[in-house]
Amino acid sequence: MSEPTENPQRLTVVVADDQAAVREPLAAVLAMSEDIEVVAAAADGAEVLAAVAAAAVDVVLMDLRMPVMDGIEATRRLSEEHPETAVVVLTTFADDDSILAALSAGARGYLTKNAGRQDIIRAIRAAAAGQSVLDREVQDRLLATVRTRPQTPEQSLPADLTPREREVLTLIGQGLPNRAIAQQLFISEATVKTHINNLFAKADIRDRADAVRRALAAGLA
Amino acid sequence: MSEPTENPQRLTVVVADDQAAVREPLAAVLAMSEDIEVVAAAADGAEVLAAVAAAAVDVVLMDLRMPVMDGIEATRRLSEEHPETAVVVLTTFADDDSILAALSAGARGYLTKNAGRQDIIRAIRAAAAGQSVLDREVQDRLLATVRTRPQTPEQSLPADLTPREREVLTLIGQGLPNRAIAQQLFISEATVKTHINNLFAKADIRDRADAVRRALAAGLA
DNA sequence: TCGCACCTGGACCCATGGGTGGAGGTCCAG
DNA sequence: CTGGACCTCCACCCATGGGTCCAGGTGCGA
Repeated sequence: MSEPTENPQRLTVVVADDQAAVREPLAAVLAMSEDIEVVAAAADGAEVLAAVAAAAVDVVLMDLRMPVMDGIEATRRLSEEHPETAVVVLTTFADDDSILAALSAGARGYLTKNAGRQDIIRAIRAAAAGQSVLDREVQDRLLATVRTRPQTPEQSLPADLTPREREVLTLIGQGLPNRAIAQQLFISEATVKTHINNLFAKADIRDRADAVRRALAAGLA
Repeated sequence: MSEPTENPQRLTVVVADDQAAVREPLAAVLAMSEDIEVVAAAADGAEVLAAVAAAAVDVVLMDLRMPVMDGIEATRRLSEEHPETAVVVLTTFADDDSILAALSAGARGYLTKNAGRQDIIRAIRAAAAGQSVLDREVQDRLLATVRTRPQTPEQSLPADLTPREREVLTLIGQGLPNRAIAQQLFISEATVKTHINNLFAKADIRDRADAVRRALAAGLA
C-alpha cells in the first residue's frame, strides 16, 4: 500500500512506453530533475501495475499504445486500485477518442510527444499535486467535443436583441408554440408574435425551425 | 522550483481580482517567485485589457466575478485581440457553466481559490508554455459534461422509422421547409407531408420545432 | 399468390405561423 | 420635458404546417 505521502522529498515516477528508444532516454532525462526519482520503467500496462504494486508511486508517465495491456486499460485499473497514483498520458496520438478514453479512465494529464522536457516535468509535478495538465491542442479538442464549437462568435446571435426577445427565442428553442410562450411570459399571443417578428428580423432568422436551431446553437437552453 | 530553468526573461503576469484583499497579497506572493514579474494588478476586465494593451503580458491570472467587465468577457476579448497572452482563471466558483464559459472563451487554465501558491505558479508557467492546467475538480466536471453529451446518437429516436422518414427528419433538422425537402428528395410536397405525419406519430413529435430539436439531439446532421 | 411494409401522390380542412400597420404604455437619458 | 427604446396589444392577411382520408405502385417474404 502507499501511505498518504504528501510530497516527500522526491516524486516517485514510473515511465511506461513499449519502445526502449523512447523509454530509456525519457527516464534518464527525468532522473536529472532533482525532485524526481524514476523508480521503474515499464514496457506495457502489466509491468506498470506490477511496479505500482511493488512500491509507492506518485506519477505514472503512460504511453497509450502498448502490447499486452494498453495505457487506457492500465490507467483504468490504476485509478481503481491505486487512486493515489496519478497518471499522465504521453503519446503521439491526440485524437478525440484517445483523449476522452484516457481522461475518462482517470488520467490526470495528457501530453503529446512534442512536449518538451520542461512540459513533462511540469505535468508530473502538477499531477502529483492533484492538478491536471493538458497540452493546448488536447484541451482544444476536449472543449470542442463538449460544445459544438462556437464557430464564430459573430455568427452566433446579434447583440442587439432585447432581453424580452432573447427570452422568447429561448422558449422557441424549447419547442413551445406561441400560445404556450404567451402563457409562460404572462403576455398575449399577439405580443409574442411581435417579439418574434422583431427578433427574426434582427437575427436574420427565416422561420421557427431556423429559430430553434439558432437558439440551440447559441446555447439558449 | 528546484529547477535549473534558465528563463532568459521573467514571465510577465497581470493579476485581476476586484477584491484588493485578494489581489494584493496574491500579487506579492507571485512576485516572490524569481521568474515571475507582476506588471499590473487589475480590479476589473477593462483594466486587464488596458494593462495588456500597454505592455506585453505573458499570463493573466483572472477572477471571474468582477464589475464593469467580468472575467469571461475579458478572456474572450483577450484571446481575440492578444492570443499570445494566456489566461488562467482563479475563482471560487467551479460550477459547470463557469468552467465551460471560461474555457470556451479561451482560458488556458482554471484553478479554484483553494489552490496553493505552488499550484498557481505552476499553472502560470504551464499557461505561458502553451499548456493548460486544471484543478482536479474542474477536470472532473469538464469530463462529466463530456460524457453526458456524445452518447450513442439516435437513441432518442424510435427504431422503427423508415429510411425515408429519417431522411425527411434530417432535412427538417436543417431547417428546410417542406417544399425544399420535396425538391431535395425529388418527391412531391404531399409525400413529404405524409412522411412527416408518419414519423411524427412514430417518434411522438408534436410539431416542426420539436422535430428540429429531436433531429439535432439525435445527431442527424 | 397473397399480404404487408414502404414510397408515392391527391384532395381537403383548419390551426398555426409569419408579416404588416398600427396604437398606447413605461422608463430613462439627453 | 421630449425623444427613443422597449414592452404591450389589436386587426387583418395569407402562406405554411399538420392532420385526415384515400389510393396506386413496388418489392419482399410467408
